[in-house]
Amino acid sequence: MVTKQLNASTDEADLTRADSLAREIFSDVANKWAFLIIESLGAGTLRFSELRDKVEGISHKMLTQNLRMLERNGLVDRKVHPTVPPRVEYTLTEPGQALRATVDGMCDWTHRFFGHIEASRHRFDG
Amino acid sequence: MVTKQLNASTDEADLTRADSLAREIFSDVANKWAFLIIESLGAGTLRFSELRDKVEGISHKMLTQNLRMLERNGLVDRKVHPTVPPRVEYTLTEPGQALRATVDGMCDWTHRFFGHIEASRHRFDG
DNA sequence: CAGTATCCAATCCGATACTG
DNA sequence: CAGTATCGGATTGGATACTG
Repeated sequence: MVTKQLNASTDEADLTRADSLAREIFSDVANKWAFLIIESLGAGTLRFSELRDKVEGISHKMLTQNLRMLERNGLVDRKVHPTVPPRVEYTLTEPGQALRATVDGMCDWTHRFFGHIEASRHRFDG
Repeated sequence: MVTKQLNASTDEADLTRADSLAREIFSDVANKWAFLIIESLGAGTLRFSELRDKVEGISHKMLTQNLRMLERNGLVDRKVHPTVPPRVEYTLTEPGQALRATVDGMCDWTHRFFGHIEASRHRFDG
């Protein structure tokens, strides 16, 4: 389980609660859109529309939905400028930046084993 | 995009193809069940039923589905022992092991920022 | 034991329309 | 511009039954 090393509490019930919460966080964040958004925000602050352009293929709806989720979990900071038309900027927080390292790692992994994976798919499919 | 550093080819069409393939791999693998399976296989080889017990909450169907996907992408090796009843063992390949480092990173991240995230959620929900 | 196939509910997600 | 709400089709995923 994700929290097997989280042993601050010795209370059984608390451990279970913490466990399910950790699992929830994990399930929230471990999805492709969240990862691609985090990757895009890595370079710095972006507006909603800039993000939509940068994360190719994402729909308006998925972008808002995932941004809310990331904001709720404290990975991105949402700053609204009270201008007209409104300007909303998204920035990675410290936890968000920390997770970016992981996401970067996965991108590197994709490049590194690209050929290997492609070959494996051919073998499997044929 | 995920493959922005993948520049072995100078051909535009190939780059596009590689890009979409990289995105496909990324989308395949960046999901919670795949991550939890990889994490579970980190300690070593496991049978199908052992995996189902270890990855709590996963259904029979999701486990087979994700194992096939991981096998296709060359992250896990599937070894069938022709006994009766059958014995099937799953092991991480080199690319699988490499990705495990990334997944481990995410687990560490969850523990490290657990309190931060919990607090952020409270702030957001209230 | 491991795996496939099927059914059906839950959810995901895109398109569209509407608001401040 | 950024966001919410809604609808309906597509996909996901669990439960169950069946096979070698």
